[in-house]
Amino acid sequence: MALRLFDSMQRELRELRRPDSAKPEDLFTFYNCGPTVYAPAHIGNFRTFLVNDVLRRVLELEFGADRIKHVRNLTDVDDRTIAQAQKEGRPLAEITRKWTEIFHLDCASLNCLPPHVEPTATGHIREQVNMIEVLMEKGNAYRAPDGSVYFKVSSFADYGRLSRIKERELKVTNTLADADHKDDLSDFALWKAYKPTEDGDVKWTGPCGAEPGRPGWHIECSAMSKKHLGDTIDLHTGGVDLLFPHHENEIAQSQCCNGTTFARHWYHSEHLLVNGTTMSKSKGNFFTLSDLTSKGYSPMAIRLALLSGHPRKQLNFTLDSLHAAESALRKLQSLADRTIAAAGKTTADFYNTAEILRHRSAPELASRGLSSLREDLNTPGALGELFSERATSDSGRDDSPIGEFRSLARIIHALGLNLHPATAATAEVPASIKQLAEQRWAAKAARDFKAADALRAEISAAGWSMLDRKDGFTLEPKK
RNA sequence: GGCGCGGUAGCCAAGUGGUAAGGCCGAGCUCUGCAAAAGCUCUAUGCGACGGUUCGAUUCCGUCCCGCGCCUCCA
Repeated sequence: MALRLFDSMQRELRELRRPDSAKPEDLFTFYNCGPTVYAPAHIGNFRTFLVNDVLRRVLELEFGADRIKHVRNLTDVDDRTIAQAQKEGRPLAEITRKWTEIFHLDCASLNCLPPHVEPTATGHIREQVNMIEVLMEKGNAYRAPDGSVYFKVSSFADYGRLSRIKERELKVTNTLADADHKDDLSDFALWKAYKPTEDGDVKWTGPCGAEPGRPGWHIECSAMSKKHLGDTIDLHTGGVDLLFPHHENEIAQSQCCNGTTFARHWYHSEHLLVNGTTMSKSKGNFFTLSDLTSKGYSPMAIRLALLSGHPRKQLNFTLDSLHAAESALRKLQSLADRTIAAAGKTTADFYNTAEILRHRSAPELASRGLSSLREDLNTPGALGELFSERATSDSGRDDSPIGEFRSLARIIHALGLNLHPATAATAEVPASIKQLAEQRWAAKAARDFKAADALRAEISAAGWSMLDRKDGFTLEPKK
């Protein structure tokens, strides 16, 4: 069965290109627009990164981990990063480094695989300048009076094909744009000339014939994908908001510069809403990961909640959905524990990625929701099949304990759920509570239930829950 | 105004031209001194409204109502 994904350009499900198995150097190239590092990413941003993480995992299962090259950039110079640095009175690099580190920590706690390459805009100034120079030479770009460089939209006949926006519509609606230096309202900046009052000390030598300054936002992705993945990439992804203008502009720049198709396949994931409206920094209606973890929600529940809607449909985020995810997660963990025990395996075996990938085409694995993932990344469909333990139409499924084990390990891996997070972070049980618990356990063993209940009430009053098992007890901070 | 997406049980959410997956919540049961946890079972004659096509429509077509997104800050 093929791996199909909706293509925003052609507006239909299309099979993803399979690398040529005869040529080990032939890789599936995948570029995902990353975050702008000037503030914490919110969980709406993470929805997109999570969807891309599942996509990456499914691609690895489909084509082999060594056949994928995944690039996700960091935008570390643009209006917002510069504005933040100016506001704090600190160097740009200091601001972007700080938020990059936090982004990485958030990604790790959400169990996202790091991309193979994570290029930065400031690390690729030369490449961007080179592209701009080529575009100027070819007549697709021009120097404005202030020394900035703009892309001439009218020079690219295909402009607007991805977003279905026609040039004349742009001109009608775009009345607020800074037309001061442009030849045409729909033209966009490739290079922005330095402005001492706004830009602090952020400037680089510009393209030949332009003033010093900094690259525009769109050219960075064109330059970085060209450098790390070549002139034509297999798949380019991002949030729907990037369709226009960002991706439209990338296409214009790259195709005019390189003379070839920029991306074979475009994929856009939908927005996360909160209270029925888009979560965004400008609206101030967003949750960050730490907003939620500080309320006691686990990163895995957040991951599950964000994957519980179809990636190409808007998803309304609520705290209720996190409660539901926490409960569902416990159910999955219990299912995993039973499956692991039945197969005589360990949790380490369950998360053994090398082993999972080694068995990636084994027949018993062609079930349990993976087929939903293969069909346009239907994460809620996959979750449904996973819970119902219902084999899909694939025949030859192996229902033995070991087959079940591999099947479950594989879909859990594809969804990137870690059902057994390290417990090192759990709170230490105070000695006094421990002592009360021991006393209660002894009272219970002596069948003095009155004393046992009194002791549990005491433990409870101190903020702890005592849960009995056959062979002992567990103490947990009360929720 | 232009372009696009969606409306499925109390909440969330898949899916299909042939009679509604799953999760949460709730209820019952099993287990347990009692709890908790866990397991099992139950929970939409119904898929925004009205028309049309069809043997048959939640699924296709049309009209309408409601919600959301994009149209140079945005994942």
